[in-house]
Amino acid sequence: MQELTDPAVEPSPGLVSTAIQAITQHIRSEGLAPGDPLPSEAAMTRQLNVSRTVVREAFRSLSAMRLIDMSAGRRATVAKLDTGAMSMVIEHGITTQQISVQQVYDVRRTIEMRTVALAALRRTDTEAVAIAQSARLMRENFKNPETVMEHDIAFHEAIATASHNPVFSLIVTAFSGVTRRTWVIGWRTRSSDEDQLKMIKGHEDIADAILKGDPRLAAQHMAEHFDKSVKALIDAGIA
Amino acid sequence: MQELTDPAVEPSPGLVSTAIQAITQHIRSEGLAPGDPLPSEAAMTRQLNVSRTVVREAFRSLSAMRLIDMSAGRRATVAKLDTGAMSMVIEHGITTQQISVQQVYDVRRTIEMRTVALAALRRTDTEAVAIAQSARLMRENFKNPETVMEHDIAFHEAIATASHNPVFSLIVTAFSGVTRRTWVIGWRTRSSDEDQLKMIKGHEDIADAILKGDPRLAAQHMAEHFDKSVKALIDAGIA
DNA sequence: TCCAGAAATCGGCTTGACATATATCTTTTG
DNA sequence: CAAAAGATATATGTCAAGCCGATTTCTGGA
Repeated sequence: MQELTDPAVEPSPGLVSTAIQAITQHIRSEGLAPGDPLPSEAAMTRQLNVSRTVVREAFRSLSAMRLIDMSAGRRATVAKLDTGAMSMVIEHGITTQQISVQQVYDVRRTIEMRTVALAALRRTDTEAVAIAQSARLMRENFKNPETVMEHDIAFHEAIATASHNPVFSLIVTAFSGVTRRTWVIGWRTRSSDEDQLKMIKGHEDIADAILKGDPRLAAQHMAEHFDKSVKALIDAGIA
Repeated sequence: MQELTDPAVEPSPGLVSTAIQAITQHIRSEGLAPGDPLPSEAAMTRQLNVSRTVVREAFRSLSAMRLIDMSAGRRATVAKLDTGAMSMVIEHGITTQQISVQQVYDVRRTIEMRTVALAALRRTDTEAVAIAQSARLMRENFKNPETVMEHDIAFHEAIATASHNPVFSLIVTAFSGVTRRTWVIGWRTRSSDEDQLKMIKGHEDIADAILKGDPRLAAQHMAEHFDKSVKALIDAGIA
């Protein structure tokens, strides 16, 4: 008999999973930081005593989750925190109808009422300007929905950044994909220019509150903004 | 020349990425639901006109993110919503020191103040019982930290479930891994039995508020619980 | 000393083959 | 005729060897 690997007590989780664990374990035990290089595929192949195919699938999987960066000729490196995987999970939940757009909005509202309050307390001047600028660009381009949307998304992500908690940024950004798919629908329900400008005004109010450093006011405006957005989606018949 | 796929205007994001997109696109366009089978690797190989290796790496990647389920002999199937990928992202952020435990706790606090309020409003009787039971099991096993911890985690996940918003469940569960790594530290700072029982009492208060259907009270108890937990971690010197 | 070119390394992708798990069809049998 | 048993096709899991192009490293010469 030749069971060098394990006693095969249980149905083995597969060589690839093992390899993935070995790699993440390596990052942990070596205390690697973003940018640090990982062992080459060949090295891993020797260490784990499996084929390069298996090692490659493991690296690929981690790359797909954006935990590592890969590129031809170079060794893989530890990646900076990225939304990649989270967005895909959320998107998957939406497209397979396991979660609804409204449920996402409820989570966003919960989180962004916090990020906006933190932003009001912690924002640097530069960040405050960036937030205000996104709001301004929304107004300036309000005849071009696509552009307004992108600045809207940037606005919310800028607030998350100003909260100085990357976990919030991660989650907010992960939801951006969903926003891109539903935003226009909400915009269309605000039929008149007046309604649309009112919505943009809401963003400016938020930006002002952050600039003033008033967390309560900021959170209040954010809450109103979300309530109106959700109402717009419901009016549009988004289940 | 034979550029059937694309004009290759830009440096190509790699065949695997393309394959991943093709698969997710397939799920979307066919409106597949969890459990539905995907095309076989061979079929995908033909459709995309690439080697099986490439297709396999794509499937593997999606499997690692738990967007699909794979097993030998069977075709891959669309997966139910799962925390897999999110947990790995969070863990990665922690181990590479891109996010701190405190930052995670701030996010948890934000989210769980909402889940607990929603749970108080929407919980079924069965869910209320499950939550109370977890709290009870914490008390009954309070001499065994490991067991207390597992029931503590189950407690918070049960509340998320009772919120009836799977996105909240997803996020809360994704944080469980981090909790498992730091929980004991917090527990140790509550040196006396009295302190430890007081912490358990906090959980029972939350469970009671949910049972009574009082969202305000539930949220208040949850806030206190988190404030104490964070304080315990800070006392223990967790940066 | 510095730099250009050769050589080694590394990931991207392909082909082919074999093992094993599962599903499907076919035949045999009660 | 129906159910069980066996054969066959299909599917994934893993390995092996190799070629290409990108990148790094080594090395020898100006």
